[in-house]
Amino acid sequence: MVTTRNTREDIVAAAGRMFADKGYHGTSMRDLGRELGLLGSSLYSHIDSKEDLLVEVVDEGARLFLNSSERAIAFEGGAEKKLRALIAGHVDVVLDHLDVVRTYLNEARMLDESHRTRVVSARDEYESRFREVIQQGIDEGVFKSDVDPKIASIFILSVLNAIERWYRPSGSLDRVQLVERIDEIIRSGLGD
Amino acid sequence: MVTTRNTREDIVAAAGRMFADKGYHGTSMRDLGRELGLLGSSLYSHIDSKEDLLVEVVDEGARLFLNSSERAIAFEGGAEKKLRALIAGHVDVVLDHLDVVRTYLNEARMLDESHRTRVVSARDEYESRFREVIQQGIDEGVFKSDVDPKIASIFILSVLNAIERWYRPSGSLDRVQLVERIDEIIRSGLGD
DNA sequence: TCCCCACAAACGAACGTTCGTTCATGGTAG
DNA sequence: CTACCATGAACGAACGTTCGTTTGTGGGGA
Repeated sequence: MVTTRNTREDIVAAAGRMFADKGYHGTSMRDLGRELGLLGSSLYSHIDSKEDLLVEVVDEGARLFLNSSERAIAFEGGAEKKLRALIAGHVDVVLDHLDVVRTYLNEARMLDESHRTRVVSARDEYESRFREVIQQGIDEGVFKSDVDPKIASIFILSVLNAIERWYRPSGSLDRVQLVERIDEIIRSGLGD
Repeated sequence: MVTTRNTREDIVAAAGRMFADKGYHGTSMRDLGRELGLLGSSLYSHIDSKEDLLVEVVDEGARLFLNSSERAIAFEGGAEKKLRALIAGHVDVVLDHLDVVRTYLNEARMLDESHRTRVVSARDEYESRFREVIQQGIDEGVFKSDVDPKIASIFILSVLNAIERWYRPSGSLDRVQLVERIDEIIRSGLGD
């Protein structure tokens, strides 16, 4: 018995994969069915609509990042350690859930307004965790006092979110080295 | 006489706008026609296919960045000045051609393989301009010798390409300040 | 100056296909 | 036996595109 039935989670996972690759509007329900060895119509035994799938994948992305940031902030130590934990956590989320993250970053804007608004809020909250830790570092005197936490967090997240676009696990950088490189340039940018 | 007829360029420009907003697959020819006060079918008096529009917009994006980088490299002065010119040029392209750039960055992957390959080559060439200037800076002794030009250029372009995602001209940063902030953090990251 | 023609641009119907989704039906695992 | 799940036909809408036709405009000959 090699074949197992498909669960709802299988479908959400496959949707994440295909939305990441072809985009939400570039993926049809028949495409998605084929990926799972089903007809497109069969998916409706498990879900109510295509958009529900996007909502689910994008929400998972938001949740992963927020959870990661909570663990990082609870970290013992000063702002420098916390920021490093935020960065390492972000990299882990990106590399461990690449499809979800790509869909979260690139396809969330295809959601209707109410869902999109919720996602934007989650993203703002996540970014504010970076801002707060940077501000904390300034207050502690470990980061330069003329750093703008808002701009700095935007730049840091720019680098972190772009990983999805270029990083290949088969390349010459493993994930520890990747975090190291990012932490390096960020500390030299913030450091006093 | 308030109404003018639409030219092919009007259509390409509107396509850039709509592809940037809704994505290539999220934009129908009827949507695009409506934007111009036309029926979808009327567009075919000017163009041969929807994909041609995407090719045209994306190619324009590639060309804008390559041209900008050529002007920057021809700049008098050392690597530090050239890198600054590359950065300022990139920011100018992003802010002056936001729709084209967003389509170039986010929708190029929807092209068929042959067109996509060409775009990837152009992107690689553009990135190599950054790599070379950074290497030059290392050779000149103005950048730290342990900097990896490949990684550094990826990080720099991550920040530059993300501008499209957050920058609003109505915000508190004007473009000169934006370039200044980016140049600042990058020099502190590369500087000896 | 006027007319008329040529031409590009836009129309609107229609084509074949694909879209997301529904539904009655059949099979299979527990 | 009974849920559950997958099927495959079918739906109406929307897709990209084609086609024959109409519209408006600018230029050249009478």
